[in-house]
Amino acid sequence: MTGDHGFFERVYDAVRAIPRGRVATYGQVAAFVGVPRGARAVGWALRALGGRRSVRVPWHRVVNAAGGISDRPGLSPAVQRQRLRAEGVRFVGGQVDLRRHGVRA
DNA sequence: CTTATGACTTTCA
DNA sequence: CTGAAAGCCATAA
Repeated sequence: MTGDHGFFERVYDAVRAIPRGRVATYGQVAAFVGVPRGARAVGWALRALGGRRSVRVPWHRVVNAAGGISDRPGLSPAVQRQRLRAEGVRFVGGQVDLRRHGVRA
């Protein structure tokens, strides 16, 4: 129990704060943790998860600014798409309607 | 300290 | 709409 809240934990906490059936962009999560321009750093933190189920983080609720799923090594985007669809997220043109499911301030 | 990489974003042609 | 380039942040070597 560390108590040390680093950048990674902040990102995980922000992602955990995303309500079910809704999605947030990397930029939104970055801004939530205090780094509006740290979208790439957010992806870095999520990549560090590496399938760590011990840390329950709804990483599948995080999408890019276009509302689409970014390509990543080792995992197919179809997985995330199916997970989001299972939560009630509607896909249009292979992308998510951020105006409908995008997290709002 | 410098260089390189990456689940990003925005702008220009 | 598609493609290329630069910008920004965190980590590793």
